[in-house]
Amino acid sequence: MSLPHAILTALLEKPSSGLELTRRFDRSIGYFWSATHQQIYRELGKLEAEGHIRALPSEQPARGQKKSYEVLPAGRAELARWTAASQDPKPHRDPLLLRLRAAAVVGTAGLEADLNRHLELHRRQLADYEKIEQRDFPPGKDAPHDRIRHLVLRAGIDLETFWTQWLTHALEEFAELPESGTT
Amino acid sequence: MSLPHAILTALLEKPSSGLELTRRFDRSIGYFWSATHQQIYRELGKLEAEGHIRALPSEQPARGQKKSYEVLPAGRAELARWTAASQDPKPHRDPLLLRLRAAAVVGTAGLEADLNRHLELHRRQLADYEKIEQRDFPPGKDAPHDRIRHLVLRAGIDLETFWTQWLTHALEEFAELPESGTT
DNA sequence: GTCCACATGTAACTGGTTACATGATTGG
DNA sequence: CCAATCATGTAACCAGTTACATGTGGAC
Repeated sequence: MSLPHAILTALLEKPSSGLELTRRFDRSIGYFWSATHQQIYRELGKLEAEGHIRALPSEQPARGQKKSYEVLPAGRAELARWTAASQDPKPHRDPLLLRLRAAAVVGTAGLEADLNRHLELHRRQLADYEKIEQRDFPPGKDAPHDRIRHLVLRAGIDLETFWTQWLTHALEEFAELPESGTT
Repeated sequence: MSLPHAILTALLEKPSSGLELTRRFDRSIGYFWSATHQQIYRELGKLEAEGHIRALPSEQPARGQKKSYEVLPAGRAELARWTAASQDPKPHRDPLLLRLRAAAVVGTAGLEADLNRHLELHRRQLADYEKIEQRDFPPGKDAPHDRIRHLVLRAGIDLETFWTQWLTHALEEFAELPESGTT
């Protein structure tokens, strides 16, 4: 049940329409909670029905017409409740590690190319994050809420750093491996 | 489409019944691809219907009766195909980072306790992994397929190490923060 | 006036979760 | 025989994905 709360957070940062939210999910928030526009519209409808957000009255609602939303006090309260509530960490799912484990059984043929591709993608993501860090968090002076945001960004940077290192190491190991199990 | 392939991998490592698989998912494979027994039974049915696995003939099929499966050549081929196929990394979803971002807006009240709890859980998981490493990968002599398994385990260890460090750092930051936004 | 980008939405499907049902086997 | 445990399964639900539908407004 995280998507509605991701949307509430985004709307508190800045009231937006569905499409604006979609774009913001593609950038900042989507780095750790992605969503498509279909999901977002569906969820906006639910949140409005529950009285957590409302459409800004200025805009008239029609199909091709922009509709912006803002968070109501009930929505903010719900977000605060959810943030403070204890949640168990969900079990992890990583297809790449699963594939590696499968490769240990059926052979590593063909995997190396995709490992290289993933390495490149993680390097690019890392470079993006580091650019954001330089732009938004110049050393020295963070306001309290900026320090929290910086902390979140650091998690992203460190995770991408981990993956680039791990993939590099994995590829080195692959290079040493005998050409096992071509099928 | 990863669960069937996780099951094929597990069955290739050792033919098993549904419940045995469930237990193995709770231990090793489930560390990066968890599944409940309901999912596993459903998927075993599909895999059998597709001709990827078959029930070992020795056991008679009945409701309270154990039924073991083994992988057929078609199943092994499918697993090899999937392992070698290029797959895009799925966008990441992390509720904890999302909550932190929400806390930057609605206040950090109540979050610290749960961060501590998560830290403890990650420490425990890390300790488990390290015990497995000592047991299964004593330094010096890995067979080729064991080196791949070791690589996967290293990913788990390094990820848990990252989380314990990051959470420790986050808690230090929280300690310095003014008691912002109690609601 | 036609095409394209913007913007909001519907519908069908897939995979994962939760709750419950059913039968077999074993220990007391 | 009764309870507990092993073992297999059904059903309902929910969240995320994919494909498609519909309307508006501006560029040419």
